[in-house]
Amino acid sequence: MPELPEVEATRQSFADKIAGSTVLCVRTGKPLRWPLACAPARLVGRQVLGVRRRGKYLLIDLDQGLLLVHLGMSGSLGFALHLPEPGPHDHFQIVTTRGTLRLHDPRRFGCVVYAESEASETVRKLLGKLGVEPLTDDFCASRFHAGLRRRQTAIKQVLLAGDLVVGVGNIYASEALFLAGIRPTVRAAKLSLPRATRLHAAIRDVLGRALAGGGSTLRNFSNANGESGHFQLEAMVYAREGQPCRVCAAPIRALRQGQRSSFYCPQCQKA
DNA sequence: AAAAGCCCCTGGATGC
DNA sequence: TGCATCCAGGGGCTTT
Repeated sequence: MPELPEVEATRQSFADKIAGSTVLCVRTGKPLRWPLACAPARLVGRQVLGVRRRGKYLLIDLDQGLLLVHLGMSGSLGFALHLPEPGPHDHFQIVTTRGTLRLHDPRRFGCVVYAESEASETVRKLLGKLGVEPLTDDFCASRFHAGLRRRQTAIKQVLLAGDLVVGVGNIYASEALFLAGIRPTVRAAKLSLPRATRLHAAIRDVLGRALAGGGSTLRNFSNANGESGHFQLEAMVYAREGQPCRVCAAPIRALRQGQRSSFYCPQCQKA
């Protein structure tokens, strides 16, 4: 599940396999976060050109239109030549000439939305305010710092908001802030250029390593082939309240920010 | 424009 | 064992 590394690992696990296929039939389950926005039958016969990612959205390009897929909190995709009978939490699937793609999402915070084109209102609404991709060269430290200086709220919240930089979810936000030695409550605007630069590097480091590990999250995750990440990335602070810091042994602390939990080491992240 | 809250939904863990 | 409560990796929308 889904921060950027998991979404990207999911994309990589089925993009090449589904590309070039033709949609044979579509099945929908319970309603997801947003309606599909077209009659499922209209997708039949369309060709799948490829799969891209923007932030935590997957974009499945069709020869006419595209599907925006978001995994929400509990979603995962499966892709195989044959999948077992759909279960009660399988809420969308397309059978193609190369295999079946299925969204499994118990909490149904995820979505599959059809858009006529990338210029459509739907795409603009969902992707229009997304920030820069952290693993590309567009993510540069000085521009990151400049963006932070305009924000008066806590740095952790700015990372999660996704309008400055995308893909950093609740786990990796805490982890990146730890690596950078920055307390999650610090006002974004107060970060110096050197500290913002450290954070910039920490974000790339933690996301990059997680992706290299196959979307190794700290909990359960499996890509569209049902393979789990390597779990090579162990959390330094996330969900470790009261446990000793792996660097200095001070007890890790937890707090709530914007209805989400944050974790930090009071010793390694003094400010 | 930016920030803060609210809410969507189900399942698993915990506590009584 | 049964039931209530709390918590969960996201993010769009509304209100301030």
